[in-house]
Amino acid sequence: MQSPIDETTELEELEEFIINFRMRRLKLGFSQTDVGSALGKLYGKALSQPTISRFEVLNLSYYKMCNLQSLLQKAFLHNPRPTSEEFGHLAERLGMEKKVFEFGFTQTDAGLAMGKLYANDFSQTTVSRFEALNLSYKNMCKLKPFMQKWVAETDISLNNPSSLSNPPTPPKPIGTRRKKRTCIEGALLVALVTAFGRNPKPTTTEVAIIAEDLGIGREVVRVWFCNRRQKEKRISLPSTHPPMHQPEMFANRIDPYSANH
DNA sequence: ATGCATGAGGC
DNA sequence: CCTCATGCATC
Repeated sequence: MQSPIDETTELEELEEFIINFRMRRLKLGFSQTDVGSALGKLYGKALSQPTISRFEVLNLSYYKMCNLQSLLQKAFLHNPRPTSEEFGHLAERLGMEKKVFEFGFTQTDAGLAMGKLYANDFSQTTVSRFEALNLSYKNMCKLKPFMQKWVAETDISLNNPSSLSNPPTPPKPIGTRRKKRTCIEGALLVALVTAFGRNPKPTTTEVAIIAEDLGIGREVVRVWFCNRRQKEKRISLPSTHPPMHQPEMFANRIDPYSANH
């Protein structure tokens, strides 16, 4: 029902774009939340995100990293999110002071940029899933234009700081309270997974039976199956590993550990 | 980064 | 009720 060939080609394109997207985000020192916010006003959604901590690590040195060529790029691809300690090692190897990295793009700089962010839009969740290709193909194709727009805008603002538009205050449409998240683990989870294996699309009646057997709400079971089915449709990436493509320019890794064997 | 939840749209 | 896009909350 799908067009494997076209889709494969397009997917490669998409992956390439996403890698560049991610690099840019990191280079600018923006967190996923920042991007989500900056993308905003298109939908005018509200969001809040506890990802600020990540922000520090990210912005503290990529700016400099990007100014240092291949060696750093290799390092970047090998490990896009080094810890402060790893930065120390890297700086050492390059004969540089760690603080040179740290202050290439300061929190102040980044904070300044952040202060000019537009209204909110996509959440950190969405940006994260987008970068990890952890969404349906269709969904990512839809999101791509927005991400692209962000890339274009940050491109301009890099050379012209004052061009960043200002910010209509983001509305906070608090409304109905959300149900407390149910925790499904252990035997319960096993039981559901097993049931799912037997039949991924249980009828209302079957759901009721499962719910009763497990002693949990029917709605919880129903939603669990829905989410599970949806999960199966995501593309997802073996993200614990390096990027999928290995342009020859980045073919040589600098990982000291892997060189030994 | 990801699990459970919500809501829109479709049948 | 389902699928889908999304995100709050939490790991």
